[in-house]
Amino acid sequence: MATIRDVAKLAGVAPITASRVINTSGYASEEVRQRVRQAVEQLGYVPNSLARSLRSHQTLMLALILTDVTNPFWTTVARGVEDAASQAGFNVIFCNTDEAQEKQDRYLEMLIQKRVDGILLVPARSHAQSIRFIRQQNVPLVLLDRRLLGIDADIVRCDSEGGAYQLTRLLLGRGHRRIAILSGPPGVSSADDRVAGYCRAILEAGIPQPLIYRGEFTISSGYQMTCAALGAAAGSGRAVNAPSALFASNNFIAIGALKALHDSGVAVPDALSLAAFDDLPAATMIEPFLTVAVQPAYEMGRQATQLLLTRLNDAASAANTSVHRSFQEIILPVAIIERRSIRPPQIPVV
Amino acid sequence: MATIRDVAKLAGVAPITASRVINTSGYASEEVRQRVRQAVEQLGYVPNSLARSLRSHQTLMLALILTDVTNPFWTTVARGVEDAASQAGFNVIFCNTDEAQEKQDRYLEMLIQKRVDGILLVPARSHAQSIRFIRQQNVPLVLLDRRLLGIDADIVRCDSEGGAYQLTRLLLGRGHRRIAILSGPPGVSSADDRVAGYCRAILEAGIPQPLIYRGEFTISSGYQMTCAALGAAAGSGRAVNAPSALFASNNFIAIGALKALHDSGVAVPDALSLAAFDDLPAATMIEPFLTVAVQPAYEMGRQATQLLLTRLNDAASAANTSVHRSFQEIILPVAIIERRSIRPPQIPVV
DNA sequence: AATCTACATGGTAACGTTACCATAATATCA
DNA sequence: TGATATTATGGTAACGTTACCATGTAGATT
Repeated sequence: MATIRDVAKLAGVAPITASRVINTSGYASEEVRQRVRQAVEQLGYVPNSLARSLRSHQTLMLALILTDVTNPFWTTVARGVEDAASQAGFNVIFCNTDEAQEKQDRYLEMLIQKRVDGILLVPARSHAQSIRFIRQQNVPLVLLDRRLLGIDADIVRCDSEGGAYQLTRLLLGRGHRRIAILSGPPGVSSADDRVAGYCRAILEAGIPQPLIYRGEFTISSGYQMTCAALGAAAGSGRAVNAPSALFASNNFIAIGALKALHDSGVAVPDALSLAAFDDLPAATMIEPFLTVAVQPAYEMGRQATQLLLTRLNDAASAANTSVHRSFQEIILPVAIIERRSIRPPQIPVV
Repeated sequence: MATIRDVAKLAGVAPITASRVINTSGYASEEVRQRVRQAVEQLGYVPNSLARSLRSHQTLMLALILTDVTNPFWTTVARGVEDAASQAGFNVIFCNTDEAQEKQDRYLEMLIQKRVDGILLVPARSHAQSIRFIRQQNVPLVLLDRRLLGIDADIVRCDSEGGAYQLTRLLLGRGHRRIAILSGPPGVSSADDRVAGYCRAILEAGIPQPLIYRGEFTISSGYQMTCAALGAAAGSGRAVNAPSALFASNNFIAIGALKALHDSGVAVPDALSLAAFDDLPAATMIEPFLTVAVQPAYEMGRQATQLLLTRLNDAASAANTSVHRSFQEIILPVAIIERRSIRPPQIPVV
């Protein structure tokens, strides 16, 4: 494989001059430019970014660590990240943790070995250790979607609490009193915030007993929680105890809920209302009908990346001065899209 | 950031000795081992893989270039790749071309700059230039899913022709005579092969006129082709010309077809039968009912990776001898899963 | 005529690691 | 007892690039 030395020799210049032409940095006469370019062409020279990065102390690579690439919400976030990054000349490495702490830590180790310039992290669990590791290695970090208890850091997230509050209010407004929330894992701030928003609305409405189910942000968990919600009522022997509305706290949980309701012969929205956080994948629904709270996923990715990039610049310019800058928290609004999955509750048939 | 020199100094050994401990290569006394490990711990040392790779001429990185990460078929392939790779100590970089030649070439350039050890490529179009580029750079390559005209290369793919033949036979066996295939882009071998298999079955059955629609492997294209197939019949003014069955040649086309049929009020399978290549994402269907030809996606990814890894070994061991090894073509079988989307055709109401 | 600036090119060293070779002590063997 | 492995450690150079500094020319400015 040809090196820049070969190129330089063939063009009859010094390596550093070839470098200047290739990177369009510094001066070079038009004549030299052409000779170098021709040599590059002729030898099929491709710069070695390992050597480049080793010398220049930057890799032009960012990492996005998220929990589930399968989920279109994250796919959209990723697109926002990629667009913003590539616009600034950065590449992005995507890593998938499946919500597993251990996978996350393996990836972090790998990424730091590769000396990525910055990390965007959707933390798998509230495990502060990983963040300390990144801090220790002096790699700029921006959190996405989830706060971490006791950790101050730059973060871009959505107003989960507010969105959940609004969505619950919507259900309450249609007359529902027995609303069950099917939520994500405790300790994940976005899950906790949605439960909090739900509870606020429920308590404000003077309903004494919230109905909270906690599981994972997955289809199967959504299925199980729905069965549990339906079954709890059956167990008590009185259908009047069944929730008249479900609040799925993410899109996958909503899909699981739909499956469970279908399997149980419960029609939406005729027999039961359903609302969800996050829109469903276009592929999922033959026809969208679910009333949802939508997060600006693309924008989340974009803004997080921009924040990270400014941090990189900060770090580069103020390499000597170790002024402790305050962290930034960007909270994006959530929009409610009303469709046709909510109706006033049926008068229960006892 | 600490270097191996710092570690060595703190442990009171030479850098090379520290290196040996860290990589568990070569000899080192237990006592030295401990001292080095402690120094690593104390300094928070993380090896610099840029320097490592620059020196050792291997990055332990593979690249998987595919056309649509959004499609669960490819997600599954990717998982197969990742599992096989990580088992051998390799990392995988995933790149998404969206079927765009230009994006593919940009990624290839980037990957070769990063000196990935090998490339798994789902070629976006039959553009031989890209492959020549990779060859010229001496990077081992395995194609996935799609042959390229006039290019000899290692490849792992499925028996698209045979699978399409079987699926078409299945439709024929139920009495269908007017079967339309909704296919992918011409020039993409898997698309062409499926059309070929379909044609073979159609012609064998003595049907003079195949009904072929060609588009993209996307939901919207599936939607459009379905409208065209239904509309062609409408245009001719005779419903008897409408196909009684559709053959969607991948999962996304099938989803588009389902949407279009739903929007047109055509019930599946009561009014029209539908069969598809690739299973639909679990998320898509509340309840799976589509009869499909399933490719062993995970296995494809796994085997392609293993083939690539053996090529790496070959290249490493026979660095001097330039014996031209013959290329390998691995063709995996396709399985038919019968569900409930096919019925004998209705007697057409004229 | 002296000074300055923009342009053009090159030399040397360094980034952090490991390949390769060398040395030496101890253990094993015939 | 000498020869041969095995174990343990280190020195030097090189991987391919660019940062940093130096040099020189030509034209512009005083």
